[in-house]
Amino acid sequence: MDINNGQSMEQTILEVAERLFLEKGFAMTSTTEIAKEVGCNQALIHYYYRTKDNLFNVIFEQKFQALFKGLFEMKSMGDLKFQDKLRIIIESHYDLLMKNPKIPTLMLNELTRQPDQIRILREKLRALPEELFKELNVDLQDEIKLGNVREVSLTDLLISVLSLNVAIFIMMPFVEKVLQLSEAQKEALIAHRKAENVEFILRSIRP
Amino acid sequence: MDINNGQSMEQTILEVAERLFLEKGFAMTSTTEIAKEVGCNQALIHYYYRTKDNLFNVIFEQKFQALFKGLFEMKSMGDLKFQDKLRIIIESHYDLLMKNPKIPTLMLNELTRQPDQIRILREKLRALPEELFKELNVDLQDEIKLGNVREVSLTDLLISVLSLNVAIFIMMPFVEKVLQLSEAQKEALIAHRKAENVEFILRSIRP
Amino acid sequence: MDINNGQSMEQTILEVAERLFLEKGFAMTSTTEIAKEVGCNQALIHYYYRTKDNLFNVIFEQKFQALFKGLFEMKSMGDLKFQDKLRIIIESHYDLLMKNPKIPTLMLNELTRQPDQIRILREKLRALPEELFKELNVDLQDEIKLGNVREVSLTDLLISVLSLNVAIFIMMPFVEKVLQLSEAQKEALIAHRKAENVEFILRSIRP
Amino acid sequence: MDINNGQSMEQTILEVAERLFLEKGFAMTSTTEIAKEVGCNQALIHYYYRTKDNLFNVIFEQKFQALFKGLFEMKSMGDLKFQDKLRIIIESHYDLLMKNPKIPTLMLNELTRQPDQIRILREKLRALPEELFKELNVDLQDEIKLGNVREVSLTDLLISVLSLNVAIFIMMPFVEKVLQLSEAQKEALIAHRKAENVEFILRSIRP
DNA sequence: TATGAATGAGCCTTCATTCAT
DNA sequence: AATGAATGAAGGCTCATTCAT
Repeated sequence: MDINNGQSMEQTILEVAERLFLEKGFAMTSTTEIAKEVGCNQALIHYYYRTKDNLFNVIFEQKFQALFKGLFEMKSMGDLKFQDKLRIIIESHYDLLMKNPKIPTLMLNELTRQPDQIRILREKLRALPEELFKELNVDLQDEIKLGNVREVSLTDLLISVLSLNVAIFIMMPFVEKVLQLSEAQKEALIAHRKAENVEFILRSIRP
Repeated sequence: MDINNGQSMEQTILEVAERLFLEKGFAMTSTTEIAKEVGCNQALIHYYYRTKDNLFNVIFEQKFQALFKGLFEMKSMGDLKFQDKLRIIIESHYDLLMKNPKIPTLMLNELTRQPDQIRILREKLRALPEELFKELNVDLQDEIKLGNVREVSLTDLLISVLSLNVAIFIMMPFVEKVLQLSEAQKEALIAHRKAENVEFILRSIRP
Repeated sequence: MDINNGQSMEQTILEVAERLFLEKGFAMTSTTEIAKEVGCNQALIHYYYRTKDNLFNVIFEQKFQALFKGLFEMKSMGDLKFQDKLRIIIESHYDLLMKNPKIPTLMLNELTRQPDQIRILREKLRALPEELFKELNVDLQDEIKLGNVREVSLTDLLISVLSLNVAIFIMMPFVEKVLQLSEAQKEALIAHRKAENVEFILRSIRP
Repeated sequence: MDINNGQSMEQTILEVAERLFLEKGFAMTSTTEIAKEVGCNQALIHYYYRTKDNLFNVIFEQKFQALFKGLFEMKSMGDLKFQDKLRIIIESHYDLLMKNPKIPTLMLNELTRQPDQIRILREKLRALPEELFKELNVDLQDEIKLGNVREVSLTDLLISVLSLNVAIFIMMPFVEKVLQLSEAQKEALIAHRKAENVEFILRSIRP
């Protein structure tokens, strides 16, 4: 009975489903399988979450929140130099992904599956801290004028950051297998790329 | 007969299946649906391709070939400067992706689905032109020694190239919808990022 | 509800399946057909028995048990004469087959179908009461030495018993139709052959 | 091209089909499989034999002929003693089965499948040499009157012969595996049972 | 809260068969 | 004589879902 350490079935289902959805994708994960791993009846999943779709959405929502929370919460970083702010952003973003390495893949898979989710994504992105962007943009333009940074748009800069950071985690499952990396090697690579990405971006914006 | 523009059913199936697999993923695409769009009996799909899995693999293989063909064919670029060689590689790779924009997503989705495919991937990658890499590496080390390029490994450099190039195409379906881009805007963005990626990379390796 | 006389669906499926497998063989009986006769959804069959193969195996196992139970339970028959023991064995075996007349055919059909089942058969046969055989053999050798029984191996003797007894039931479905026997005639024939087989065997072992 | 040693496809199909039907039964053998082993197109089977059912019937008919030919051809054996005639019949029948060991199983399986075949069986049996039976019966009655043979009907006697002879071949595929006999051992057993059956029968009819 | 029973829909696959060539 | 293409039907099986308890 205490298999779940006193956790409610409702919660256990959520956790098991999350793991399975991440491991195998939505379509390849059956409620039967979830139930089996949870150790409950198949019907219970529907009792709590009504449909498989809804169960997924609940999880997706949660993960989504977790992913963007860090970004949403970024506040002004005051008097720091633009380059230092950028460094912090890159590293924060990367750290966020390190804590949730499978989310990018999950999002890719499931936005493909449920194009409607994109609407939600759009709304979420609107909630990103606009002020931060403005502040950053001002800083960027200043640095450009001062000749400390090359001519580049903030958008392009952030796309590059996103690309470099996210791509690592999306590709990792395959890189890991193709190169047959040990767990330690894999973690070393991930850690190394964090520094590398920062280095890369900062150097790339020099005039 | 002319439904397929004179094409053979065998080929039409391939094309319809490719489109549907890309749009909806493997698991969410049924052979029934493929048959309906092709305008043939569902059994015909199995007549030509035996199993749904095999049908996918045929497509995967084709796309895979297309994707890597360009890279495999890259030959020594003679006396060009390292930076120029690098530029050519980035642009060639990007052009390749422009011609096959959905392949990265396809590969991600389906390597997740069939982890065994990774073995094939590994073998394919072994066939990459090793000499080119050696040549590039020699050039890179030379430039580093000459102080024209910062200390960086070829591997890290190529990971960055791959990340920047591929990430655009992976994210584009969503960016497109989230930002509600017109087709023209989308193409402009893609074209712009090509130049931007080259710029980023080349600047990032300066000492 | 009373379609099944209050029986559970699970049990009804078993009975209908058994009848159909016997009448038409495994391959020619579809789960759809079973479901139709049971009066339930086809999926229910898989709900209870997972696969058609497994459903058959459950039935096979049951019948197998029924068939061999009698033989397994045969204990030493103490001080009876060898001939009397033999008579009891022949009759017991025959009675067993009379109660389960279709089992031999079932076993033949399906051992052909699933050669792996033979492994199970072998293990089951190992569980036959070895002591009884030893006792019978001792008795047989004694009788042979005494000149009351001709030189014959217990194995050959039992093969003959098995052949005579089983063959009747295997052939009966056809004999019945070829000779167009009434039910009464058929039963008379079966009863008659019981006596005949005993007679036949006992006479055949005289010196 | 000479794969079939110049045999016509028509004939080759027949032979392959026969083997497969015998090995795996009608339902478990597909025309696709036959075609593959023959090395021809699937349609060719239908070109020559119209339907799978018909193909089977052609083979069944042939085998049936082969099986009963020996019996049909048995002629009066003149002045031989009844016991000697009986011995000859038992041995001939057994020899016939040795040449076509799988036919009994085939017939059992397929009479179950196609109960209509039984009609044909009945007609065939009518063609059995009635005179021979009459002659045998006369001889038997004479021997009984003379006290050389116990009171027994010719029918019962022949059923016992049929049972003993046929049962061996029906059971052999399983006996072979259960006892894990080598090919040599198997043949030895078959040869041994021939003598044993004769012995059994002849002894069993003594008064 | 939790479950066993039951179902309808759909999926992949196989098969025997037909037909034009 | 022989074949490739194409099909309708059926089969086994899985799945998400519902419902009475």
